[in-house]
Amino acid sequence: MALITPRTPAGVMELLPRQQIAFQRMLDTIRRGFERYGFLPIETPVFETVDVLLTKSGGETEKQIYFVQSTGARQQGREPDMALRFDLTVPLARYVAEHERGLVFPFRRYQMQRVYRGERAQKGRYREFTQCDIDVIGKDTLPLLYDAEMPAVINQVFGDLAFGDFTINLNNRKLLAGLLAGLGVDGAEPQRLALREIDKLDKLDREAVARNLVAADVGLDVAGAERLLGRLDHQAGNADILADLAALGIDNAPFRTGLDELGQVVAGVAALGVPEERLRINLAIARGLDYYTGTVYETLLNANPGLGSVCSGGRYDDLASQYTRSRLPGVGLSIGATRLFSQLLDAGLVGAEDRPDTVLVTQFDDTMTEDTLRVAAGLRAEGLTVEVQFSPGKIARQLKYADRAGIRFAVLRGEVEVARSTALIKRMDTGAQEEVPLPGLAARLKQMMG
RNA sequence: GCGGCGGUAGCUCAGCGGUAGAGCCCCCGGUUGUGGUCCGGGUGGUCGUGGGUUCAAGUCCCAUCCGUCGCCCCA
Repeated sequence: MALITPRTPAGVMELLPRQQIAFQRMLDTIRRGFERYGFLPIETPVFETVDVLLTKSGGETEKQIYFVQSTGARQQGREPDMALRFDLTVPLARYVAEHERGLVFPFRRYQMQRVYRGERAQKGRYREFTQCDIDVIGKDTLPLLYDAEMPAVINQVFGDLAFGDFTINLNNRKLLAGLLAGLGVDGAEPQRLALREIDKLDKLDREAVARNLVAADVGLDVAGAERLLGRLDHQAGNADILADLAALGIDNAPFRTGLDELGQVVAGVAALGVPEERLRINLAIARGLDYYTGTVYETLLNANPGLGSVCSGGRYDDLASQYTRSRLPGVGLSIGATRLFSQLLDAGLVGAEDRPDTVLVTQFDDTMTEDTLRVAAGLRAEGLTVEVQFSPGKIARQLKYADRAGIRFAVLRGEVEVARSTALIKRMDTGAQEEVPLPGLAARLKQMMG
């Protein structure tokens, strides 16, 4: 019989069990962080109706959407009326609009689910991936202090994740628009083009970016481009940046409002106890954060800036204007868990996890079956996680199983131990063994597990 | 959607006209109740697919599919 080559479609992350444990541990940590700030869980379906899903997207996004269709509809040649979600924000908007009367505002929700993008898979670019989102949605208004709370959550979560030190980059789109306008880049489209070039500051040197800016025809000459980049690529402390901006003499409404907002957010973040060095005003970030209207965030791991932003977010004026006439401003952020994890895996910062709280009860031979089961049941009754390998006569094989399965404790009990009413505990990491009385077995194991 | 590079064992790859290889992984063994090291043995490939050139094709040519990286866009 011809075999079909077993392989996953491109652009998905599939893990071995011990890596999956590490991934789940990461998700658990994120979830705990979200919950500590009072965010409530919701889940939405993997697919939405096409009319809901396509409201926000232009033709560009539509190409990246997977459509879902029943066999019957397909056979009848009908157009698909459902599609897989490509982010969690559009489903959130639909959810809030649909359940508006049942929700308490400001509505604080977290959502950790998979999303789908029909684009060409690349390293770190998945077609199926898990996003971990939090958002706060206000009714009519949402105070600016919520914008300051987001970095505090990032600080909590990435502190708990312990992937090394990190920096939360902060900017404000109003301020940026006002600044660009004040320095000669006026209008939405020129600004969008300019931002695309500015975003490459981390890849290209400043002169190259300046050349590209001039070439992009956004209204800048060489001197103007360099002056602009000098402003954006500001390396000073937050207070100095704010002071410098205020002293620029630019006087348009977006600039004034944005600067004021940015100052308030910086002060709020500090008051929430986020260490000063973790928050950095970075006027050059904004790309990919197009639908945000005020505060924007991007988080980088200091030791691995090449990973790019591991957590992005921002403020938007009106979440669900396509679905309801209520005005629902919000602020949120998103952790791309799949990309983050796969990159940490590549960087060797995470890997196969042991199962330090699992015990393997070995079976010496087939005369010991009942005894083995009793010991295992006794340990489970004490709250321990217990596995049994039914392979009589092959202790070596059972220990090898434990070793490879990441199990750190084995219990051995043969004739000698039965006669003495004891059992052996073997630590798989050191190989050390100790004999303990059977009644104290569970207690001793718990003690060894710490 | 556009461009670069590449498809040989589960994985990483060598072989570049003359009978398919290595390392790792996996399985078994190295007698009595002990894993990770070591030693020995073993499983596993129509060399992506289809044509063509040749006495002879993983090896050269063409097409095609798939993968991968970059562009676009984005987590």
